[in-house]
Amino acid sequence: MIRIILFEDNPDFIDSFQELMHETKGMELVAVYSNCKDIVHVVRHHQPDIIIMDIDMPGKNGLEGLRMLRAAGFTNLVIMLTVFDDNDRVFQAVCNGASGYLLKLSSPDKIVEGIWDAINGGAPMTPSVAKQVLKLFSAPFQKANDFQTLTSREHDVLSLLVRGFSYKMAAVELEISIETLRFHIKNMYAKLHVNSKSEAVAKAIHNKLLE
Amino acid sequence: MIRIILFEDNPDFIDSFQELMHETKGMELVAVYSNCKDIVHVVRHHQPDIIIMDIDMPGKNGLEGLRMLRAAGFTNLVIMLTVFDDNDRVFQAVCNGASGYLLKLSSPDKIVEGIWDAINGGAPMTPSVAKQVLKLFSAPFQKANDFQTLTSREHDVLSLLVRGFSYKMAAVELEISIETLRFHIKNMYAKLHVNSKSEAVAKAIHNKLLE
DNA sequence: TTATAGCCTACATAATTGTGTAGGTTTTTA
DNA sequence: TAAAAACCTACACAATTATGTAGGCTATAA
Repeated sequence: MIRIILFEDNPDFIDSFQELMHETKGMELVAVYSNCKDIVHVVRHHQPDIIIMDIDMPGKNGLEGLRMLRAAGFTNLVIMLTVFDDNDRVFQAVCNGASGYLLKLSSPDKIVEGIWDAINGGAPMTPSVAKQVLKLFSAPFQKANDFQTLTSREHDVLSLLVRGFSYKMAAVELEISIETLRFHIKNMYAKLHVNSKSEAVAKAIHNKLLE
Repeated sequence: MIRIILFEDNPDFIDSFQELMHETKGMELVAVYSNCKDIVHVVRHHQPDIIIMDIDMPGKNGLEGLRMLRAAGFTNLVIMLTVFDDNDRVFQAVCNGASGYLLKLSSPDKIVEGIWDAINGGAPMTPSVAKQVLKLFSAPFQKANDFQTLTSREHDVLSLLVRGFSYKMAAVELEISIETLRFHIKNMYAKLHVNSKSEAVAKAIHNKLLE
């Protein structure tokens, strides 16, 4: 039995969602709140399996509620609801730890399907949001031309700088002299068109993300 | 008419995919290649709307082909195919600019649906990959506690450092003395638990992503 | 009123980074 | 064989960053 909390201020949607939950086997709507100002206490109390959260609510909007919940360390599944396929807002929700999102105007089937999707380890999204997430996610890798010109050693050096190594530490790590390290660094900066370690590090991270 | 190129070495899949394309209105399979070593020339020649690419192929695997294509500046839609729901591999494909991916064992309906999905601006993925993408994507935002302790001014300073400003430049920009700037920097480094500009910059980028 | 927090500024000095110059070795390619 | 690429090392010195210490002002909360 999937325990669900709904945060939503629109009475029509609340009604229809309650009906839907009545008709859906395996799901139980344990509580409905019209705002999320006490979300942390609510979730601690009800221990839901999944939270359905309207993005637009008076007072604290769904995004803020989501942030509060995550900041408090709760990892419950949270599906965001919105009327519009507003990529920016939804995207921000995703960035703040949403488990997925659904359009309010989706058919009841789609809504139930989205919930099961999330429960089963998925991340329900509309195609356009999925694409935006992927596009942003992969974009840094597509500016990697400067990095492709780095020699193996230059790449080694940069990797250590990104990890916070000082020159001295990096030279010890690579078993080369600090003079050699500076030699590589100078060449690398020229290739990357930067003038300082922090610029090189910034550029590297933007382009590698997972370093 | 959607023009499709297939890169795939498995004869069975090629056959079934060709049949599927025969039966599907609006889609035309213009070419099939069993490896992607000449992908750049192939795509330049055929100008496909979408490429279906097997991840595992002898010689250059699909990932490498995808990288070559993106490195050459082509932005065609690319859906990756795999037998297994191998998150790491698919995830890497997504990071390198794939438009989505499909399981080879998907039903013909799902495959066609995935292609339409991508053509219509979506990013077909299985639920588990979607969740991994979202999880990794949102993770940095969940380690933002150190940044929440920064004062407004410290935040200003950090933003400029991230953008490559030197101390002198940042002081001019904020209209403060370099002494003041160093004061803020010292406090900020203590809060962020870093010891150098590049470490602060690295930490900031990992935690803000979109700066 | 006092304490706290945040911002501003300066000085002194040490440490680190950045740049130019020079020389050498090994491997690969034309 | 000569040239190019990559890696190694050193010196000299300039520029920037990092750290400790000190003093002051304003706004806010207790």
